[in-house]
Amino acid sequence: MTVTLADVAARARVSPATVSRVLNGNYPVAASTRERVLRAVDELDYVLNGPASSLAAATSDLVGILVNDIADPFFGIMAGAAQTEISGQEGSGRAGGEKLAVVCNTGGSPERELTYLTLLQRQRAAAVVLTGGALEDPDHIAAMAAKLAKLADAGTRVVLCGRPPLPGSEAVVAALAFDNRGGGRRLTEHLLALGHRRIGYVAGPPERTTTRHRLESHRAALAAAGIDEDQSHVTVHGPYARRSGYDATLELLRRDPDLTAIVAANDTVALGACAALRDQGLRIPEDISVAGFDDLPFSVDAVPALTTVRLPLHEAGARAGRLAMGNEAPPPGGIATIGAELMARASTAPPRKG
Amino acid sequence: MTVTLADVAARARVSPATVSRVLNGNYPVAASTRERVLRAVDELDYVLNGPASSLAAATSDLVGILVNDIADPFFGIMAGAAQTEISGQEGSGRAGGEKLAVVCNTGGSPERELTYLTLLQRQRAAAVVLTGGALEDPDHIAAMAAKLAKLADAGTRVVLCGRPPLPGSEAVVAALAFDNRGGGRRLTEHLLALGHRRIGYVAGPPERTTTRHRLESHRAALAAAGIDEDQSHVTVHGPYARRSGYDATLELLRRDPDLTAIVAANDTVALGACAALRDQGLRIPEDISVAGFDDLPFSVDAVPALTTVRLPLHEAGARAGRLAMGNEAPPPGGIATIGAELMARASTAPPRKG
DNA sequence: TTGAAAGCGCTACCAC
DNA sequence: GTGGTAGCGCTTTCAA
Repeated sequence: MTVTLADVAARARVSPATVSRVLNGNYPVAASTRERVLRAVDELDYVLNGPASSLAAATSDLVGILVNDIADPFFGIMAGAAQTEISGQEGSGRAGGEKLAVVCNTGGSPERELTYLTLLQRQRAAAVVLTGGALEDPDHIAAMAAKLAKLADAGTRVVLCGRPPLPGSEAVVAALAFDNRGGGRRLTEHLLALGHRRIGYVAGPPERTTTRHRLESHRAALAAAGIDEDQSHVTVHGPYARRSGYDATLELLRRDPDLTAIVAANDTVALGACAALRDQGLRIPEDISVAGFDDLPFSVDAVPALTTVRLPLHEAGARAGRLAMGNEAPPPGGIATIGAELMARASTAPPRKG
Repeated sequence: MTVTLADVAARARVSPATVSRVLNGNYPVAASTRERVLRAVDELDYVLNGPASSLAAATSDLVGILVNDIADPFFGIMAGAAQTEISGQEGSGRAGGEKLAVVCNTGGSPERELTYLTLLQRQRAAAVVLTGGALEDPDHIAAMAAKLAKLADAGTRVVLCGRPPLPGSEAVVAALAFDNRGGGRRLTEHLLALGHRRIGYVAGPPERTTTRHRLESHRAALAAAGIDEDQSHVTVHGPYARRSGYDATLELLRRDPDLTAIVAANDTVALGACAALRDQGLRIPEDISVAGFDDLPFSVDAVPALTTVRLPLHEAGARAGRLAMGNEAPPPGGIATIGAELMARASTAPPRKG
């Protein structure tokens, strides 16, 4: 019933081998022959059998992009940029040698992360891009390193995007890591320069690299400024979700009503924080300042006074896509740190209290 | 080098056929045999060869979810819900008979939409979910109908989510369409009830079903209220993007500085509109009201006074996922309309002028 | 309940 | 520049 390559060969009066060569375009074929084959393909409305092709060639055109939360534009922007870079290869009209770039949503679950990798391994994926912060659980790190090594072994290119290099895995083509520490430090230094001293911190989920790096650099900046109090009192952890930012902010206010600024783990959380402050009758930035991370497109629409650290998500995603395709040379040592730029919009007004 | 099913069979001292049966679990196998096979699988760290499996079985476990813009949470929420529903099938630890749910970003391009469908057709995808508004270009509709028919022919289940039924394609398992017309009508009626008479409209891109349905129902509501003026003067089209909302709003204000309300094609656009108004020194809702569509989680954080139509994105996505898996009976006629609820937060203050 | 063996549709190697 | 053909690793009858 379904048209096969042999059918095309018969109609074009050539051998199956020749049809294959025409379709893959990586072999010298006489122009007239090519013409005839292509016509037969069109006439028969032939569609290549992917599994058969992958089986014979021992590779597939599937490229998987893993994200922690597909509903968060943070990932959407990176994934979209990567996907464009990967799919945009040959706009040859009729689907030719394109890669099939797809995104897989782990929901932040380590199990699903591994499951997706196994599924991609099954498909003999051409490449895998892992985006966003990683879990720091030792068991999971070991499992990931093993899995990635196996993937690389099977010829799959592995790229990390917005994620620090995985200890114990040299399997990775490249790791593009955001400068979360530098950004976090500059953000806090900025608030300190404005005179803030009592700063609440809404942290991300524990055991995530992004969470830890951002929080540690915040505290380091405080310490460097001579603020040596225990900060655990004004730190609340929670998922990277609006709701979490809302709840955490109420909790922080309960613990210390004299906070003059709140730093949020990311923009989504920051918006939740802003909503909570508004519901408490506090104005931003007159009564209290808020700072975030990521600088998503809508974040400043939401709160013009929001100071954030801008991560070049689009650029990072695009670069990851190119690395996954082998279209760009990996950075020295396979590791690159990507800048995090301070967008200083916070109040220059003095904080409420000393 | 790589472990094959035959290796597992040898180690377990059974035939390849038996290993296959154990792995697919859809055949009676003696418990002790199964045990032995499973042990061999673990010991050898065997991973099924997807392409080989798909070739032999003539089906794959790939499920594609197409979205127009992966950076827009509108799609992220739907896609995430669908993906969860599809992947969550068997949490059997070791990747067993799971489906591989992946999302493909068309970027709103009709060519890429078709390309992705071809790619999925190649892979003999088990199901395809198309989300969001469709393009109304006749050629593209015809091409899509033909493509979907072929997919369905090859055994791929096709589900539309948040997209009206495709004329000329009975190939589709089910179409879940949002009540964009009803929502649009109620939204405008609400503004009219508040006393608004001069209402600007920031429409989506032309030739999209969502754009047309929302705009038509808006105008119908105006007409029903006796407002018969030509609305084209206060309508500006543009992409579903923040920037577009910003620019369009400035243009609308230029055309009619006395507007008392602006309706935006969706929340993303609405936020751009709000930013433009703010930059013009207008307060919302005191000086001018803004309304939108979708009711994304952050939209109200951004602008508490924003009236929107809430579309049950999560619910729709989950249902689409179930339909794609064959885990839910299709609605009568294969078509279901999903409610669009008015979230009436708009100003009850009288509009600026008559 | 298990085994033997015939393909699934394509690629790639080796001739010509 | 083109054809012949041996597998790729698995599923699935058909027998036993």
